[in-house]
Amino acid sequence: MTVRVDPNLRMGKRARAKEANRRAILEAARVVFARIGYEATNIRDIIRETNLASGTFYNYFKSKEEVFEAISNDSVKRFRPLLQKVRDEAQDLESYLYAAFGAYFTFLAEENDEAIQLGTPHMSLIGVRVDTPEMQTVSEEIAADLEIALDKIGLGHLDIVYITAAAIGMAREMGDQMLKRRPVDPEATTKFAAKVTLAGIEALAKSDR
Amino acid sequence: MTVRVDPNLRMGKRARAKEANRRAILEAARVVFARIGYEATNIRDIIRETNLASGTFYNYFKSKEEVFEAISNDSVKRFRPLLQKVRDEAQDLESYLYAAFGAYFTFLAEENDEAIQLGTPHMSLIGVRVDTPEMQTVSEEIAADLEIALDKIGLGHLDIVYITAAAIGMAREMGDQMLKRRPVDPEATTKFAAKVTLAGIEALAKSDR
DNA sequence: CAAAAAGTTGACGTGCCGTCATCAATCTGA
DNA sequence: TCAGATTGATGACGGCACGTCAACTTTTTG
Repeated sequence: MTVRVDPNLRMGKRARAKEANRRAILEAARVVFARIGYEATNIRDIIRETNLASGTFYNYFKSKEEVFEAISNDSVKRFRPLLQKVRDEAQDLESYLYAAFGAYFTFLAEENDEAIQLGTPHMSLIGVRVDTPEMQTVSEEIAADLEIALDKIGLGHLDIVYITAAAIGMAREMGDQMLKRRPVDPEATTKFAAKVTLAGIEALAKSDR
Repeated sequence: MTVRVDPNLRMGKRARAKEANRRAILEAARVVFARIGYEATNIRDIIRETNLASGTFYNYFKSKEEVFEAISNDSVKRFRPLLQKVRDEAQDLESYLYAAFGAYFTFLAEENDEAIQLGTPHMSLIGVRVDTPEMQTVSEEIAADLEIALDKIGLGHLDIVYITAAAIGMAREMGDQMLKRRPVDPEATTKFAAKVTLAGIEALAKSDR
């Protein structure tokens, strides 16, 4: 008789427990941050929400900040493949902008879906915004994408860094607003942001010529 | 003989001491945040930087977060009159956008001037971003201004909240980038942001018609 | 000038911090 | 299969920052 092995059993018991603990801490942190706010939360609050001992926390994270970063990075990690797909499939600047904003706003809506249903404050509105290196990387990827797309149409001389900053700033701030609306409508938000960005780039191109 | 009274002497000794203490705490906080970072700073660090006793801190602020808010609000308080002037003098949407972005980027550059000279990290890059009620108010003022300006040219039906969010998002993110560049060039940044926003609004108007 | 009010001070009890010696569970390899 | 080695969880502990408060000093009031 052949035995099918659950991939999770591939790892030893030890490794699985480690992953489970890490996950438990992150999940507990999510819950507590939402319940009493990030600033008010201390490490004991987080660990009390799990059934681990206080010392165990430090086997996984150095601080509350590091937990927050890990949560953010998890999001970024899930988002990057979506952006990769956008990059691979986009034909030109316009389609890239629509697809990229679309990916972001849709992702944001989905990430916050549960919180939206419950009416609890969502992560992005918890009141803290950290810029992790992971996020920096995504910025740079977008800048590189834009550079390629702009080069193709002879606009490589535009200020890519500022254009990227403008697009990301729009996405962030509009994303927050989007989450406050009912129903949450990523498509409309996408059209709006993409139109503005595209028109902005065209205007820059015209005045720079 | 008439006696000219220094306005600062108008208040009793007590009231002057209070203001001085408050200021001392805020200034100390600025220094310490810049030196060791916001997260790492604790209340004792701040008051050790003054020559007040630990208990005195609590006569002025409840927490480190409240100090940070007060610092932010001080900035906002200084910025609002500038925006008021912009509002009073702007003739139309275009002049409003140029003046408003100009006011913001210039203000940001000046606020961070000292830090830029010293090469120390500036407040806005300390890594935390809080949205205080004061800032919310400024958002709403800008939204109201835009609504008036857009109404005048028959574009009152556009999504003012999203336009405001887009403009503010651009300003924030581009502002951060601006501060990283040498020389810091608020004028160029202003032109860039105003052009993009204006073209964006025109594009929205066209597609919505 | 004396009584009242305001405000500062730093010592104190409390609770969170991060560490670490101990122990239990898992893994290794013979 | 088992014994020794390794990994990692545990929670008690010393240290430190927290926020409070009774005592004290300075200013204001009448």
